[in-house]
Amino acid sequence: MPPSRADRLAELRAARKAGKTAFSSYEVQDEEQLYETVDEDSYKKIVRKRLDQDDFVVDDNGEGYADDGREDWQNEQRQDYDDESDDDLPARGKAAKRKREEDAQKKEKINKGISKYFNANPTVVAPKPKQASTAEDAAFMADLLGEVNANIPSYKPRSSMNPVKSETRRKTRVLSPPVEQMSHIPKYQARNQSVDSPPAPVDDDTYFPMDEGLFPPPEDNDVPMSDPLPSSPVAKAAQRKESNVKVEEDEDEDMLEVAQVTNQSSRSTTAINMRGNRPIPKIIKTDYPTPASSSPSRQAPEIIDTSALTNVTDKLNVLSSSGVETVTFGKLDPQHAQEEDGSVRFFWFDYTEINGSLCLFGKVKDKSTGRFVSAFVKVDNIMRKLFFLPREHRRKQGRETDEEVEMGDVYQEVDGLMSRFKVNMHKIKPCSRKYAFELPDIPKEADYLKLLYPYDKQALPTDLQGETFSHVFGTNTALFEQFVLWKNIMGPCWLKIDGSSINFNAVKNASWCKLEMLVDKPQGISTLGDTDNLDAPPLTLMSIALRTKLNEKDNKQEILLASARIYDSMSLSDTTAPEKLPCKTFTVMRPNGPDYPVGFKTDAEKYRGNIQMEKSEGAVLSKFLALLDRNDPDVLIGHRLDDVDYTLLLSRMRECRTPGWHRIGRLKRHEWPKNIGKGGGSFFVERQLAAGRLLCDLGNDMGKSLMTKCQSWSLDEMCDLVLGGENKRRDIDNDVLLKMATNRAGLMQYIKLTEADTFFIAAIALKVQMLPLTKVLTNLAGNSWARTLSGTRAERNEYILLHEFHKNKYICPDKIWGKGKAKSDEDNPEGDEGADAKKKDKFKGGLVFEPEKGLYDKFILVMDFNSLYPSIIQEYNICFTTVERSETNEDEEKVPEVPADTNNKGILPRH
DNA sequence: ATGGTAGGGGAAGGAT
DNA sequence: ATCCTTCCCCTAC
Repeated sequence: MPPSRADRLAELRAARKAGKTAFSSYEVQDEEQLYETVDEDSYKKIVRKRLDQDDFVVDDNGEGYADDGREDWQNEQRQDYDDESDDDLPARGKAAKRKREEDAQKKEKINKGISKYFNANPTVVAPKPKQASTAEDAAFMADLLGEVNANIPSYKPRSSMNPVKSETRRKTRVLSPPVEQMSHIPKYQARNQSVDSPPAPVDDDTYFPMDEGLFPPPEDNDVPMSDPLPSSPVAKAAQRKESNVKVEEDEDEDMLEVAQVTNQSSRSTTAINMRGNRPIPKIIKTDYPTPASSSPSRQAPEIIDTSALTNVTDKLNVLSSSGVETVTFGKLDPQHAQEEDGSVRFFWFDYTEINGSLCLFGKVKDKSTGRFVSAFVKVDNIMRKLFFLPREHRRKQGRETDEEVEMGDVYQEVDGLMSRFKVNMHKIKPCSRKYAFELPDIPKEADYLKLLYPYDKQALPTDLQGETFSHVFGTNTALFEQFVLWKNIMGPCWLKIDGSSINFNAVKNASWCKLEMLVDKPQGISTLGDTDNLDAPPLTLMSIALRTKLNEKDNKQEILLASARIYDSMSLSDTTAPEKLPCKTFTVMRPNGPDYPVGFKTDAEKYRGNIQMEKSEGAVLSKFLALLDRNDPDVLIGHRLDDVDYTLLLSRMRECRTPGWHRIGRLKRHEWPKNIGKGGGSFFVERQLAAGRLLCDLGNDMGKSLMTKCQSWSLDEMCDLVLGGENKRRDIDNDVLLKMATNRAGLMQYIKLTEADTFFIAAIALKVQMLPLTKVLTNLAGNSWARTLSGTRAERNEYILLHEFHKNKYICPDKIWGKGKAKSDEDNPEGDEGADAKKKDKFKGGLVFEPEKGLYDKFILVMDFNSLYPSIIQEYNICFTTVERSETNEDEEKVPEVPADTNNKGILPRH
């Protein structure tokens, strides 16, 4: 029998008395076969096996947590491990004393803090008597774990309740080695099974049988993607969208996995299945570059040989500009876009809002050529939707009267309100809605008066109250949000517009699109069902790279040269290797100085690329816009587009008063927005100007999240890690380059380097499948593609929930933004910590235990939980709709009970 | 304009 | 000079 803990502590004390430290007498015990030595392949198999058998939560086979280890913990008393803790701390000095006090405080805080989360009756809990000894910790820990166990609902077979969970599909995790065999390993067996706990599952049903045939055999390094996690919101959304949809949760890592790239540039990237089916990526061990190759050389030599850096473009499939002309000039004859019944099928992928009208940008099919061209739809008369909550009794001059309020009374008041706001056209009707959010005094379900009035009329104040109604919802709901909720539009998709609703003549030259339509009856717009089986149309992509020169006088960067590479009509599911794709390029430039180097003009004319030699920055910009307009790209791709190149383009065009600057987007504009170019704060305005063309930035948050292996996210690094092979890029100091570009050959190299960049940028975007991935994410969340591309996850979550609650006839909380948010923070200053602190810490987060110092020579158990919060939400049916929080609103300290009703699943746990 | 909280560590600057 | 608080930045989860 091994020595008990007490024995060992006694040993320790003795040793210390003898003036020895524990360390001096410490002997490392040889463990037999503590680690099994395996080679990499065997290890992969082992991991693969483990993952397949792991079924925590997401894979729980509908039976709850099969392996939560509870039996093991329950009866294990923790030893009084640290009754000499004072000895371990610095014994002398103020600092030590203070430290001890702090620790004690911390411990008390922890005890007090955590107990309420697990005690059945939180209000009754008195702070535990303060004891110096940390013995309490041990008891507490045991207690805590015991309570956790007590909170676990007793076992019920749930397979009938939740068909998704019980589906016996193989669940694997991505980025793990392929399964080559499934062997049967008995599950962890409970030592001390309690009566009401489920039997530890040991039979075959516990495991997910291999679904041979669903996935190809694991040769060829193919690793099947995991099925959608049943606990994930997107999984549910995917189900709703299409029965066979399988899409990963929108975690950044998962996106990486879907987009898993290979290091072999010649290899096709696996397609994103645009219908949401689980793609099967090729996963190939990445050869990490050696430090020498991955770090850009800082000191560029005086004379540089850049030829190796531009070789890559020589092999590309560049179409000469005089080749097949795919560009359509002028507008499209509406007839060519119409179906036989006069309706138009329109694939929307971007929008903007103008004066209460929704402007959709997208594509239609030109039936005369079979090609897809840009289209613009202005939708008028979209209605605001407001909900008035009737009072029980009429209020007059702030005082309640005895007069009971009928719906008709509310109608009268709202109708009067509309007259006062000079809103002629409006609709009012009663309806029933549910509410599950934080405002007090809103019934869970109630009859409301619904008011519809157009968006071109002003919004009512958010805090509006009346004699007959106590609250109004939906006063400031955004136009786009209202529209997509109403039409159940989930991201970019095909829309059908009834012929009777379209006017082809009312909007002319409002946009740069080939077809323009006005829809004044939005009722005529509907989503095309999946039965039509229409794939997204191909999109035209254009990658951009700029070269600049510092104007030292004004300390401003000015554009010397702009290169673009166009991939015309690219199918999103096309996974042809980027270097094989046909593309077109152009480079617009001006001389760095008074004139071009001698002989350069001849070189430029002979060059196979399209070089446009201009005289000034203004001319460069004009030409650039003209060529952009001619190619009419749907997507602009760049590296650090958001914060560098796009911003620079805009500011230079503004400074140079470039005519037609608004062709950078697809909406025609008369003047520059007022608030642009003034440092920060113009982010939104700048994005607005691109409306109609998506901005795809490899260097923004979304781009970075697809390239998690990168550390610097420089273009050099991305080329190395994503493209690899021949695709070497080396950032060279601009001054050095400019020096090089003073003669004809050097200048040609300068151009080639920039053209190489346009290839690298496009190739990376294609390799990581930034567009297909962001489109799928957008389709799952129901937001806008441009917003997904800008990399904000919160908004996607928001839209998933908006769509879900809307469908279930819940009134969603009104969005408070900007000043309103700051103001509402000021309105309830709880502590005197100031608005800043208030904003930062809105609620208590996770409890973190102090680490226990010491040398651990035995095994250490590490438990890591997948998607802990979602799992808890799912397991305990936690939702706005299920957790009773009315009392909690008043007392911030109070923690609500876990809902008892497990049959009535909330919205959140279902998704 | 951009998910959250907890917590460590360093810089800065005021208090002792 | 030293201590202490505050703020900021970064990371873990």
